Amino acid sequence: MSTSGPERVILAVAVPSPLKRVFDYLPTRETPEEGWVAGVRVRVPFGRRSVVGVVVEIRSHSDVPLDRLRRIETLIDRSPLPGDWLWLCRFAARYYQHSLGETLSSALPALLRQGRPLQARSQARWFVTDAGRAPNEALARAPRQAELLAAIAQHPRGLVASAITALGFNRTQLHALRDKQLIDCREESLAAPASERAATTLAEPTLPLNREQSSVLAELHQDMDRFGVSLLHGVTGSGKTEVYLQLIEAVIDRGRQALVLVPEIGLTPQTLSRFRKRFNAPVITLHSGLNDSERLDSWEAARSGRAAVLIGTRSAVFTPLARPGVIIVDEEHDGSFKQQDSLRYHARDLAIVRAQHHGIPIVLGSATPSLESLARARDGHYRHLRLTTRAGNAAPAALSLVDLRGKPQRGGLGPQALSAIKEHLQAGRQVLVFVNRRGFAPTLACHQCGWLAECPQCDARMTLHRDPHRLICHHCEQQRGVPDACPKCASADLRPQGAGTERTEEALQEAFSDTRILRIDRDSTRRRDALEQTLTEIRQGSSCLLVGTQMLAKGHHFPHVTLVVVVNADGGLYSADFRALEHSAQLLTQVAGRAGRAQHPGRVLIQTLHPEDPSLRLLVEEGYDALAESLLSERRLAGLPPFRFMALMRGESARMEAVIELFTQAGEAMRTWLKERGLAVHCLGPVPAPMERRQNRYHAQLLLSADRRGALHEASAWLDEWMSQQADARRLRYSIDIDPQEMC
DNA sequence: AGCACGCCGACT
DNA sequence: GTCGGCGTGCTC
Repeated sequence: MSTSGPERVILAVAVPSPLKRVFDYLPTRETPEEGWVAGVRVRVPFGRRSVVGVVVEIRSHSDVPLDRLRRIETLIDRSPLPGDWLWLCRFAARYYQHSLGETLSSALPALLRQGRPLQARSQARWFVTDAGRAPNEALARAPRQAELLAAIAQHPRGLVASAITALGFNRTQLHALRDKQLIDCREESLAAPASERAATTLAEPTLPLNREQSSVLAELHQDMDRFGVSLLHGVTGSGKTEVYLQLIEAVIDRGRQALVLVPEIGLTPQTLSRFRKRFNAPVITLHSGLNDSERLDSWEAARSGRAAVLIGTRSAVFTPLARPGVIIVDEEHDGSFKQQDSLRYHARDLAIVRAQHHGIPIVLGSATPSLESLARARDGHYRHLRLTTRAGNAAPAALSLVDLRGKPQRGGLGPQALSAIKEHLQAGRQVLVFVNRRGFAPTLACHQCGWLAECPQCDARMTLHRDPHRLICHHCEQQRGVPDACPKCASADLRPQGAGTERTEEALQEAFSDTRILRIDRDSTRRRDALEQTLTEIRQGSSCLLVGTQMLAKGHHFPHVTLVVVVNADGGLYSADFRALEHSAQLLTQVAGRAGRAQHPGRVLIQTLHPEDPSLRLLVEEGYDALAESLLSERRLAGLPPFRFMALMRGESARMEAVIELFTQAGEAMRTWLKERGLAVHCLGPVPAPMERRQNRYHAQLLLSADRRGALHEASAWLDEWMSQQADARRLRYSIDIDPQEMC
């Protein structure tokens, strides 16, 4: 088959394209045919454009005829991109059935993706020349230049540009002196000189640990040099962060780096400053607020080893590390670790394979671990470490269910909740009211004919908002004005149905007119720093009412809150998604954890229309761990994750029949193949998605499940390949999600 | 995905 | 007469 000569150098290049294969190229004219290594970036012609790809293999022949091969345009890197990074991208592309080229490209900082050369960052250091040291009159009419020259002369090692600007001089003066040859500059690499390493790791003393924390830390210290997963299962307020900090201290002392992954909402200035204050070593963050060059800096700091600690959200799992020592995934159950589009990876799961690759420990921390992690801890794959005591021996908050059936409501709050709020406010405390939806009311209804405000593009109700006064669909962002009369029967009796944060806020303001009420949701915190300002006000501790969505529940500490009211706990009870109850229990537990962290014991009131629901009762009476046990048994019986593995193919099109037809064929082909192959994989569907129509597009899905990962992968890879060969598949959007988190 | 080619409808 | 709709094919 091969038409190319045996001695020729062929470079297999992964290009940023959804095509799941690599493309062969010839070397550039300038580069010798020897000395190519995998992992270097190249610019190559691809179709009618030029793209940046990565050489992934050096071959001596190609299956493509030699005369059809094109030449690499330019070799960008002298040395290959980091090996650990390359390894992880290859693993992720294979595991999540994604194009390698796209995976590599998306895991690279934007500037590198665009082909910017990677060089060790350097800065110019200015020093005085011999001519500059000699007395001269050239500067008699340039006093500022003379001053600058004198300033530089005072520093025998020279001055860096930033220091010169800080002294109040500018570039023009600097360049004028250089043109007169009185000063000159040297480029100095910014890679941390060893001498700069601090004598002690700690900038701030460690906090004393309680007995549990000490024994957990001691266990973690035992296995610092080999791979192992520890589930740090600690109730809210039990001091997980202090354990992380002291573990990281040990890692830094050994000259290694720590990678800390946190949920999207958890990367707060407080978390960060707690890490920064503790260590005398560079702590670097990777978050959405960074611009492209800051991102490149962080990446380079991690790669070179200049950074000791890296804290970041999901995508930080792809940061290369020069000397990895430990990986920590905080709030490991959090949904934001799973990417929901393109490369649908789970950062926690990738972090685990990465730790295994490096042979280093990984710690998964949570007060409410995912059922996946709990199952692995129970079967002995993970070490299960528990922290059961709250700091300062604070009593755990007392949870109780409040039956809302037949009770009058104001803004979603029943009489019992209102009187409890009053009581706590009168005692000068803070109260947190948790509402699971933003906006004024989940919908608008006609009390004459039963009409509901529905989104014209989705199978969903439109949410009524007060400011601006509009109906907004939370699934497609579509907006419309609020009608004065029912569009169906012209009745003027239109009433908001149910309560969102805005309505609860309004009702509470009426009921407690003298009380300061702070609302925290996506709408109220849209302005930059708005959230920080509000949180600062809350921390001052004066009596107030906080109304908010899950934004309030995650990661923030409110020591002065003594009462938490959950307006409606029923969201997760009867959902189509088998994980809804798990997520809802995690959220309720997190919300409850906000109460009573200081000296005052907390109370949590959970309003419900299903006070007899066994799951809800188990959660309230025995806590998250007991409910998790029960959910695990159910999952085992039902053959659901974590006892079986899933892959979900989602499809969408402007016409429902288009998706269903193609997916029906796919399902049939899949089942036939599975039978022939003798693979123990179930193929279910196609079925319309729980919300069929979104933005006027129809969604359906095909589900694969297996008790072995290998079988699931073989099947989903085959399905993906089959789909790519269907001409009809081009007319709809589809994707395969390995280990899907949301079933919609 | 992106990009071009190619073939049929409504406009300056 | 052309601008542009999206079906189809290709990317070493």
